[in-house]
Parts: sequence; C-alpha cells; structure tokens
Amino acid sequence: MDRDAVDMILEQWNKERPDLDVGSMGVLGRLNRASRLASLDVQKFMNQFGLEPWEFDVLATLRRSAAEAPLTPGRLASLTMIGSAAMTNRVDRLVSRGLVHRETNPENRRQLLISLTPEGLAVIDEVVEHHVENQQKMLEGLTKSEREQLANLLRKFLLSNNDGEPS
Amino acid sequence: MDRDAVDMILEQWNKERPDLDVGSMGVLGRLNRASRLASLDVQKFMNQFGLEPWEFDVLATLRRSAAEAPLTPGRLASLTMIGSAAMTNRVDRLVSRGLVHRETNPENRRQLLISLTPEGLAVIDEVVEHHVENQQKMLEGLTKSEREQLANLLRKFLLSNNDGEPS
DNA sequence: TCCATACATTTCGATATCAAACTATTTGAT
DNA sequence: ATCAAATAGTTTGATATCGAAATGTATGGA
Repeated sequence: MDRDAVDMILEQWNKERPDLDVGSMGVLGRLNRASRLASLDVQKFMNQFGLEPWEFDVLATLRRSAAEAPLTPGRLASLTMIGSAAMTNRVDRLVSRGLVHRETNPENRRQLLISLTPEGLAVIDEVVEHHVENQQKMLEGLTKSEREQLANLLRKFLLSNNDGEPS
Repeated sequence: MDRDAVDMILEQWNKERPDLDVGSMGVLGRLNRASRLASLDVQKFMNQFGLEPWEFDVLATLRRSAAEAPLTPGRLASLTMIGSAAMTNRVDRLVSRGLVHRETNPENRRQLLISLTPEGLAVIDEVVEHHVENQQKMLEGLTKSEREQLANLLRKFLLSNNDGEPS
C-alpha cells in the first residue's frame, strides 16, 4: 500500500513528539481530507449542470421526501444540517430560479411549505441520476466489498457518536 | 448492526427512485456526516482551550514542520488547504495574539517567514496532547482493528482520487 | 375575550472564506 | 544593464454561514 499525505504528517509528529499516540489522527485526518476531496468533486460536477451543491442538496431533500412533502423551511434546514437563517436565503434563490414553490400553510400560518415546481422536479430527477454515476466513479478505486466495509465502519462511527438522526 | 440516518435516506431514495443504485451514496453520505460530526466535536473541544480550530490548524502545522520551519504564508496556506488571502487574515490574528512571528525573509524579500513564538509553542505543545486524547475518545466505538481498517480504506480512497500531497 | 407564552421564520450583525486585482520583489532573456 | 514575466503576499469586493434579536402567528388558561 502506497503512502498518502496523512502518513507524512504522522511521521512528522512522530519525529517531533514521539510521546504522542497519533493513530487516531490518522483516521480522523483522512476522514477530513476524504470528505473535502469528495465535496470538491461534487462541486465541480454540479457546476457542469449549472447547480451549486447547496441547490442540489435542497432539491434532493425535497425529492426524496416526496412521501412527506411539502416540507417547512425549518425541517429542510435540519435535514440539510444548516441553520434556519441560511435556509431562508437558499429558498429565496431557488424560488427566484423557479425551482421551488414557497406558500404559507393554510392550516398553520406560522409555517411555510416548500415544494418542488415541475421545473425543479425535472432538474433533480435528471441530475441525481448523473450524480450517483459520478459517485460510483469516485469509489472505483475500492472493490465492492471494500466499499461495503467502509460504509459499515462509518455507520458504526456515526452511531457510536450519536449522529443526530433527523427527528 | 443498527440503522443510521443515511440508511433512512437511502430507503427514501429506493422508494422514490428504485431505478437508481445508491450504494455509493451510502459511502459518501456517511463520509460527509462523519467528517462534519468530528469537526463539530473538535470545535467544541478547542473552544475549551480558548482556540478556534483554524488557530489550532496553523499552530499544529508549524509545530510538526519544525524540521523545515519557518514556513511562508503560501506554504502554510497550501498545507492547511485554504487560499492565501485567508492565510493573511489568520496570520494577522495569530500575530496579534502573540502566538506566531511574521518577518520578511532577508534572502528573498518577497517572502515572509512565519514561526511560533515561545508562547505559541507552549500552547500547541499543551493542546495537541489533549487533542489526540480527545480524538481517541471519538474513536472508542471502534476496535483497534476496525480503526486500522478504516484508516486503510480511507487512504486507498484518497490515493485513488489523487489527493494532492503537499508538494 | 384577552394576554402570556410558545413557535416558525426572517432580519441583522459579525465572521471566514474565495477569486481577482494590486503591490513589491526577483528572475531571466536579450 | 534593462525590462518583461513570474512569484509572493496583501487588499478588495462578494458570498454564505451562524447566533441572536425581531416579527408575525397560534395556543391555552383565566
């Protein structure tokens, strides 16, 4: 197995601070870098479709939640793990692009209901297809069995650290 | 094995778009969530020491690079994976906190050399010790063997996607 | 009915980032 | 030696985010 950037960092620490056990840093450092790398790839990919990653995020969340849609801004915010203030901004722009609808809930006028327009539905249904293909390409360096191992280890990590499931 | 938030998302996709193979989304989605979770933990941890994560990042990079220090802002920026403009800002504030030194390189006056002050050295040497302990806690849910597997799988992912090693 | 309280969302102020423009210095070709 | 191109860092302007305060709406008890 070849060495990566994190191996070098750990080696530097071992030279400077041999008293530290940096094994965990090897895991969490790579977790960070891998996530960043994947995000950059997604960014480049989405831009080819004229979308920002956050736009894809919102549209995809609405699309896959069709069974419980329409969603409120608050629920959308918690599902996409951003604050409600940021979601106001996102919805604003998606509305002005004609991809989502924002209407007050007649049954509770404190709430707004956000739903995909026909245009938004068409966009997300098209893009998500290419998106999963692109994700498969990103993981081509791993065998099917390795991908499953990785998913299982990450799931275990998430569960053991109380990853907040969307309530 | 218990189910996590990503399992639910994949299930939603399977209901709405059974034609899509979302296996890879299971890997990359968890990668994102895990990285985010770890970052939030680090943020909370660092705040207990009166540091922001970005401050720790810069100090740690300088500390572990002692053999090749002092570093220029540009090199620091590339090692910490941010733009040079952001590094100008970071160094400004670390200087004003008295944790690093900024001086022009007499041998090439285009460059600046950034180095830890004695105070900065004391801070990072203290904090990094607790930091690795905290990281170990985060990974307590995995066995030693699982942690190694995870590191190896992530390394393979990084290498197969040309993770830019710091030149 | 009225009002205090709770809730959902938006607005505001502050922060950190990036890309592009700008300044200063060095290098290299003539 | 001179000047154009390359390099290093900073400044500027725009963007997205967050937490806290503000706005508007609903609920429940007196």
